[in-house]
Amino acid sequence: MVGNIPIYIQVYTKMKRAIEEERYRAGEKMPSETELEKMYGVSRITIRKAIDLLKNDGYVYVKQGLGTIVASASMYNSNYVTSFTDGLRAAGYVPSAKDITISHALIPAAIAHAMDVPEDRDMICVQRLQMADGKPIAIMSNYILPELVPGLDKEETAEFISLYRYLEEHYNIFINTSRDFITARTADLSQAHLLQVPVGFPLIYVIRVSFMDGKPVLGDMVYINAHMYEFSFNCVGKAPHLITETDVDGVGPQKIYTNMDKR
Amino acid sequence: MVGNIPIYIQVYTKMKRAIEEERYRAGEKMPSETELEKMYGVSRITIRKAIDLLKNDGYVYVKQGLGTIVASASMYNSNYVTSFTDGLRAAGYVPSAKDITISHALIPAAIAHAMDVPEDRDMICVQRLQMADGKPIAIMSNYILPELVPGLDKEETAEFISLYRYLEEHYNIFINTSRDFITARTADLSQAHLLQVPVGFPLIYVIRVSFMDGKPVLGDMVYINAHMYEFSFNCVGKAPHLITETDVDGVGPQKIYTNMDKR
DNA sequence: AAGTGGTCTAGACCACGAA
DNA sequence: TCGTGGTCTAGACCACTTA
Repeated sequence: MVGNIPIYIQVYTKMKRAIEEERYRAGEKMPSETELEKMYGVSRITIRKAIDLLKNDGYVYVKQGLGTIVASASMYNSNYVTSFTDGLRAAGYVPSAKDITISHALIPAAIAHAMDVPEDRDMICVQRLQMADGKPIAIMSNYILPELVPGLDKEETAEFISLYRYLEEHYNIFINTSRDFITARTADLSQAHLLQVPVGFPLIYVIRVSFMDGKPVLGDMVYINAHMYEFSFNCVGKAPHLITETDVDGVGPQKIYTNMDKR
Repeated sequence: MVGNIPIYIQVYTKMKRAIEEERYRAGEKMPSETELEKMYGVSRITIRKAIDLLKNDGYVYVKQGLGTIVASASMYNSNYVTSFTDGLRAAGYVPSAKDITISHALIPAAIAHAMDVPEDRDMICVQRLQMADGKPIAIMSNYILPELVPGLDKEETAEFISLYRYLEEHYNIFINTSRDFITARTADLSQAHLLQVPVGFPLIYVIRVSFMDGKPVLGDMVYINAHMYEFSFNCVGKAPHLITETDVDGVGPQKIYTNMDKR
């Protein structure tokens, strides 16, 4: 093992690699946790953390009393934070940006609400036309709190393709949580023109709020050509909300928060 | 503590309750893990599992060297598996179903692909018009492997509102993982008629595959009135994909799977 | 320097599934 | 009954943040 990197990450990486190379095949059982302990020379809790990561990636599923079973490749997925640019790249597109503009603007109500910011708040607005393989795919508007990015409105605009990466490198802003609100719209005249589709064409409409350390720092409004793109999300496990008043002293019925919202 | 339920769930429930009742306020630090150990009389690893669950729910965020901080209420969310019906209910709608039909049908290509099933596979198809507060909100088609639900095609159809619950109670099928593919479409003539919207109206188009123990058992195709609904999803943390060939012996560059897909 | 969360160990007992 | 994963403990050292 290497000194620097946590052991469970190293074990996770090796096990993942083993699955990708089909040294363990889909549907087969992995070695038991006790065996894996011996194979890697680490304690069981470390093995379990590695398996947890594999579970999150959809590589394996686990059944008590039976074992850890390798999932089929079609189940590989994860819900980690990614930028749209990285998402495009991972989906097989070559991303680029066109017509980047930076300006001050009032925040749209939909974003203000999602970011928990007053509606008349002045924001830095970065707009661009996102290209994929040279074709327009999305109209993106990012709204940033001005105090976090001093001098950004005076920057050369041509140089950044990924806003996330730019914020990390120039302003030490590291997004570690995000929330997407996804629904559908149809293209109006200006959107249709920019995206080179007919008016009325279906678009995915996304409001995304990005957080650093629990505080909202970035709000995005994105219109995506629905024929070039789709989102995929995994849901794993049932919510542990089963405890009622009679089970645990002083704990009553729980509010349930889900991944669907009334509008 | 109660015997039956795992201690970390009990601790999690109590801490969650404390946050909801604002005994810990947004932005404030929670007691340190050592303090929580003493408060609840359990070991640190148990406290950490409880905090992990709170993190997944968006109730807290954690910074090494600083502490565990309570998030604002707007961040509460989770990506647990829920049925559409439960989702509607949690969003504040009163759900009901109309025009339920059960039939044998060939599986649509989009679902066959997502479920990893041959395209000419015979399936049980359950279709219904999903209502919310008495208004049509979605057209739902569920495709189930016939061998898993013997006799379903002969069932009384009026009785089930939530298919998930029906499968649990009658066929011992417990969905524990699902994956949604979300994009946008516009209403055609028949969809418009059913949903009582104009032709060309924006619809959220969802393909959902539901898994039990790693095996796909249910494929859904859903068209949702986009003006009545939106999906929300959380992404937490960066992917631990940073290990390259030079770091860990025998481990090369990693494929990256993300939550976005080329179409 | 002090306090926090992050990682890790060795060992224990329990709950579940299959033979 | 046996092997599996699920839960839990007590204790240790490290890495990071703040003062």
